[in-house]
Amino acid sequence: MSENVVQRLRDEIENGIISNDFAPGERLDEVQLATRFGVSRTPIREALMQLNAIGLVEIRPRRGAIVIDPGPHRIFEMFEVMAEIEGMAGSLAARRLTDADRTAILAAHADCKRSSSAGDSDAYYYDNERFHRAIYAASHNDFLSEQCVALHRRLQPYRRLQLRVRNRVATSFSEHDAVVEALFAGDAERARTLLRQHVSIQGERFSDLVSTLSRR
Amino acid sequence: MSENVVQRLRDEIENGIISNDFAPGERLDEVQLATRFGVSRTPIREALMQLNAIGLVEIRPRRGAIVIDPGPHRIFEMFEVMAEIEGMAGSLAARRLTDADRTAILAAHADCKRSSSAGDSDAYYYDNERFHRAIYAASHNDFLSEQCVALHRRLQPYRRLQLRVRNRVATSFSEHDAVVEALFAGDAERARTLLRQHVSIQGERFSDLVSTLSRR
DNA sequence: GTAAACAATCTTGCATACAAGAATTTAATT
DNA sequence: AATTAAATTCTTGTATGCAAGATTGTTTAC
Repeated sequence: MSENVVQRLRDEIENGIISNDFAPGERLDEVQLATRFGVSRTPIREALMQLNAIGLVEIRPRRGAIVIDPGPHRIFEMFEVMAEIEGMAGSLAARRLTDADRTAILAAHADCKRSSSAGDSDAYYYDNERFHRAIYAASHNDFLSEQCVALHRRLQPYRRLQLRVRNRVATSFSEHDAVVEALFAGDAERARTLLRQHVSIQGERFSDLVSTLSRR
Repeated sequence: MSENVVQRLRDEIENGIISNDFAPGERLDEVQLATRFGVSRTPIREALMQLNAIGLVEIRPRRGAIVIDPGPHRIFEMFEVMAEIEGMAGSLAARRLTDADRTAILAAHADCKRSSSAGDSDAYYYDNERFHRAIYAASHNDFLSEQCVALHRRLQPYRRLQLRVRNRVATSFSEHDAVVEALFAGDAERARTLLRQHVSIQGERFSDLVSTLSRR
């Protein structure tokens, strides 16, 4: 009948967590979810265990699942790692770029320009994601690319908050511009440095994040 | 009695895969595993899904689970990422080292020296792991540390093969020595470079790996 | 003899059932 | 009135049952 119930449930609950529909710390009741999604507890449990493996949910033995609340410090740590592997992807991409990669990056970059100029931060959000994924793909290291996508996804909600900060979209785009230049010049180390800086949240950007977190 | 049946099963099967007890490509039959471990299919299924999430097992819809066979190319990709994040851990460790970190690293390093001199490659294997974990911990980025441990674990079987190569243990130890020096000198970039080179499998080391893989 | 189609069997996917450990409420004692 | 203990209720963890898709084997037709 359906493609795969567990997969669907996993995605639904994951989206619920990412979109803050299920708040951090909230308890995820199995029967409640089961009735809500019109299935039995079995596939719900399997979906929850997958989310546990991803690190979005904590399962305390005999005491149910709760949505993990990373806290500012851990979020900072995740961004620190993201910055580094993103820099790595950029470095590899600069050295391994093919024509197809070039085309994909340019296309996404052009879309970013459009949504940035329009001041549409939601549209920019999606174009930005495409841009970054194009770079991951250009690294020609599938494992790295998968790691980047996964971590990017986990950081999605916080990234989104960041974009709301004044001028962040325009700043982000101009940083992209420099990244593209370095990539196309084949300057691996500059691509790495620029991407690392682009992704990392240092100084006042971290303060912004923390204050936005506590305010919601 | 037992802490958690699913957890136990997950570890057992995971160890079975890592120790090549379950060969890559092998099909993991649910009822077979269930009778073997004296449980029902339900916890087995949950354990398999966790392994699927980790990336050790592939679950094809309605066609059961098989042990993933990464293949030389993917293993190379994983080592490439491992080298980078290991380098990152080293870089952070060099800057954030505490006295406790210093002590832990020195202790593991001393043990490595002992097992290396004794030519005991199995003992060296474990001491080496302690050494690397001490560096991860010294990075004072728990998320990074967890990622390193997880990836290290997944690469475990291939790493072990590497150590069997002639002179590899002695070479490894002398590389550790340089790493320790850079860390204690607070030279972040040198620590990064040394660790990256220490972990990465370039050139002939990759050929060695491939030939060892095909020979087993 | 080979290939295709059909049937029997096996295996997975989800639902339901049952047991055991938490949580909560109520009752009793100080 | 407060605190503790017992009992009830609720929730999770594991087993079992049943239906649908996959696999395998057999038979038949060319």
